[in-house]
Parts: sequence; C-alpha cells; structure tokens
Amino acid sequence: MPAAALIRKFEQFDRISDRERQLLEEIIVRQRAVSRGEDMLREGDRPTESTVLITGFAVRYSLLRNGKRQITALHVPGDFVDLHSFLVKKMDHAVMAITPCTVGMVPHETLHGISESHPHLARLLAVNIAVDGAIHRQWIVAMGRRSALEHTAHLLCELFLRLQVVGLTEGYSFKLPLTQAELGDSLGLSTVHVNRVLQDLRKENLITWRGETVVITDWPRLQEVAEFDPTFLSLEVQPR
Amino acid sequence: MPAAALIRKFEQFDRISDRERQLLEEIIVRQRAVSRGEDMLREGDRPTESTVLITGFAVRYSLLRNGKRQITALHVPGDFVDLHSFLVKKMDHAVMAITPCTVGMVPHETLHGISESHPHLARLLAVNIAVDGAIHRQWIVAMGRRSALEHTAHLLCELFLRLQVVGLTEGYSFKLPLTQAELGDSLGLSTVHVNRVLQDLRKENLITWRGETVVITDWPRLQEVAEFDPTFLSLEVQPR
DNA sequence: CGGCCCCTTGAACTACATCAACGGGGGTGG
DNA sequence: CCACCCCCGTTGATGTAGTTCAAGGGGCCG
Repeated sequence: MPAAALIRKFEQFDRISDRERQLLEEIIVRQRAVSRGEDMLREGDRPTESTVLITGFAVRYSLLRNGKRQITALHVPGDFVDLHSFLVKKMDHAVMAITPCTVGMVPHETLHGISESHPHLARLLAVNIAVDGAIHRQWIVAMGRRSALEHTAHLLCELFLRLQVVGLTEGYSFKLPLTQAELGDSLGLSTVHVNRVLQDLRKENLITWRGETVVITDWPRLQEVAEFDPTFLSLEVQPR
Repeated sequence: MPAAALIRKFEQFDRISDRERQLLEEIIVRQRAVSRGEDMLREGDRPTESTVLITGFAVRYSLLRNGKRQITALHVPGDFVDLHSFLVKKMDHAVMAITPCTVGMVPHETLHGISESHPHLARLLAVNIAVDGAIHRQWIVAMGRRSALEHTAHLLCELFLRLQVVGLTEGYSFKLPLTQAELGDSLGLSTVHVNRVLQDLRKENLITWRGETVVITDWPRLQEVAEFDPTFLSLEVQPR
C-alpha cells in the first residue's frame, strides 16, 4: 500500500470516493529507494514525474554561494515533495533524503489526466499545494517575528500534527530523525544556538529529545509558547 | 478591463485561448473599493468569493500577541490575494490594502465551475498558487540565510519583475508605495534598520527611492548582491 | 494651524553567530 | 577485531548584525 499515507492525508481534507481512492492507489507507477544524504531532485531539474514520500524524511533546500543552506520544507511520509513540478516544470530548489527513503513516482501525465477527468481529485491535489503554501507562511512569520525558542517550539508543534495525521505518533511521542544542524538550517539558526534552545525547551519541561525520539511532555504549554494555531494545516474534512 | 492585469500575468505562464480569455474577463462579478489601511480579509474569515487586486497594493499579514506584525506576501495588480481560500476555506491570515485599492470579487462557485469544465484554465489557477509558494520559499531563504542588505535587494528584484509583468514599470523605475515600517514587517526587520539598509543600497548606487518612486540604477549588480535568480517566478510560456 | 505619519539619526543593548575545542558512538577499512 | 575517524551533540568565549529606545524634523491632510 505505497499510497496509504497519502490517502490518509487526503482524507483529512475531504471525503473521498472509492473510485478516487483507487485512482490514488494507482498513481504511483514505480518505487525507488533513496539513501540518506542523497538528492532525489536537484535545482534546475525538469522532472516528468512527481515524487511522493512513502517512508523516511526529506527536505527541500536551497544553497547560497556563501555555502549557507536554508531548508524551506520538511517532508514526512505521505507528502508530495514536488507536486508543483507538474505545473511549474523547473525545480527552483533541491530535495534531499535526510534518512533512507522509499519514494513513489507519479508521472505528470497521470496528474494531467486527473486534472482533465477527475476535477474533485484535482482540487484535492491543489489543496495539497495550497497547504504547503500555508505552512510556508507560518515559517515566514516564525522566522521574521518569533524568538528562536518560540520558532523551534512552533516547528515541533507543526511536525507533531503532521506526523499524527499519517499515524507516525504514539501519544505525544514521535521519531524525528533530524540533526541539530538540519534543524538549524530549517529555522535559520546556527547549530550551536539550536543546541542551546533545545536545552531550554527541555529545562522548561516542554519536550524531551533523546536520539531520534521526541516526546512532547506538555502539549498545551508548548502550543502556548509557540503561539501555535493548527488551523493553517486545514485538517478539516469538508467538501472542496 | 478589470481582469487585464490578471490575464497579462496568466499569459506569462502559458498561451491562453480566446475562450479562456473571455472566461477570465467574466469571472469578476463585482468590484469594490478598499481604502488604505482597511482589511479586505480578516484572519478566520470564510469567504465565498476570492479577491483579485485590480489596482493598488495589498499585503497578507499575521499579527502576534506581542504586537509584532509579519507580512507574508506583497500583492500587486493582477494578483489573487486569496485564491487558496477557494480550496482551504478558512483564512489563516489577514489581507490589508496599503494603498487605496479596487478589487474584483470572483465567486468560489465560478472557480469550482472552471475546475469542473475548463481543466487547462484550472491548471493555470493552480500554477498561480504554486508560484505563490515559490515566492514564499524565496522569502524563507532570504529571511533565514541572507543579510538584511541582500534580503532587501532580493525583494526589490522580485517586485521589479512582478510589476514589469503587469506593465507597471517604466524602464527600471516603478512606483512602490511601501512605508519603511511595512518594508520592515515584510523583511522581518525593524524600521530603523530598514532605513539604514536603504541608505546603504543608495550609497552603493544600486537604487534610488524618493517618495513612492523606486529606480533600480544598477540592475545587474542589484541581482548580483541579492543572488537573485528569476526562475522561481515561472515566467516562461509553456504548455501546462 | 495643528497633529500625525513617516523618515532620519544617535546611543545603548541583546539575541544570535562565530570560533574553537572535546567526548562519545557508530560505521568502515585495514 | 581493532583502530580510526567522522559525525553529532555539547560547552565556553568572543564578536556583531540588528533591535530598542529616544528624539527631532518635514510634509501632508483635516
């Protein structure tokens, strides 16, 4: 069931018919493994297929000439990492596996076909793009106007909910195989500062983080600190 | 011709048929004036129409409890300020006119109809959403990993090209009715620092900015400073 | 004419970056 | 099987980009 997580995510947006579920199960024509640290897409690529993450974690990122890296999105199973490449053709950023991943390939022709013949499903794909945009906006707000601590807390809240949707949490615990350097590149902070912020979050008894396992030990207060409002994830089943 | 700028923008993405042009001219069912400083949409709203900017400038923004504001998008004529509200229903941010604006209302039913019967046009609408996302990512990169000067230069490059598309530039000159406070809220900087950065850009003979008029006096070098690559705006006519 | 934006400048402060160094663990090659 | 090494987390010391606070001046609108 390579499309299981994807389907689960779509079901958070709207009720989907059996026919649509079947279509989603069939869109992945091929799977492939990507090893940790490997780029599944590079800046400038013009893919003819979009990539769905089936297992593992991936990041979208840009590299600057001064050697700095900014991660612009974190992806978890069930995410399309480049659904937009169907529409805008040329990759303006790269995508890298930060754990070993299995990914599914969805031909752009298939997506084109869906947009021609299955408007409701096409809208759900567009919702996916729109929600990506909403997440981007939250990142902008956090980068521009939140402290490092609030920002970090906000990201953890976001990831917790997104992982919960695809069944990758157990209570308030989840696996988050992100190094502090990667976290820094996501938050726009230095590795050293990330380390100190995480210590503060622990000292405040908001989270624990040992190895790859994060536990949110005080979910209400973590949301409070982050000023987190889950609305933007559009996890509301409704006709679209 | 209320949809003129919108059509002009869509023509940058792909060739559009006469029928499609006609549809676009008809989607605006009603116009309304919004005065400077007025919210055209508020956080939490569930609009039943999407709003197209016909004349004037608008911003999407979020307010934090500490009173800080972060602008997440700047909108120029021809932009849909909330095309996504057709898909995600609930506004996760507000939209304010920063100059007197005239806006056009596009019923969600109309957009729904287009998605049912005019897949190519529907895809172009989705391109619009995807390009918004690409701009958001550029902002994230700039906020996270660029200096204030580079970031500001980057934003000016972006706005120059976007205004050029809709015919609102004259050579390297354009009207940009943004206060330094608004610019700061867009860049995630304080007003004071924006002022100093603009002085630096002027000292470097990259731009002039008097009143509402910006002139890019050294376009190649401004792009160079900003490390600006226009690719992300998808201004490439091609089948979609 | 008055008031309020908006831009500008100076001075002090601070959140975060940078530089440097160390220890532990896990994978790899000899 | 051991040794090495590199990655990753951690800590301390110092540096700095950008913030905050405060104040003044100019222009425009009511």
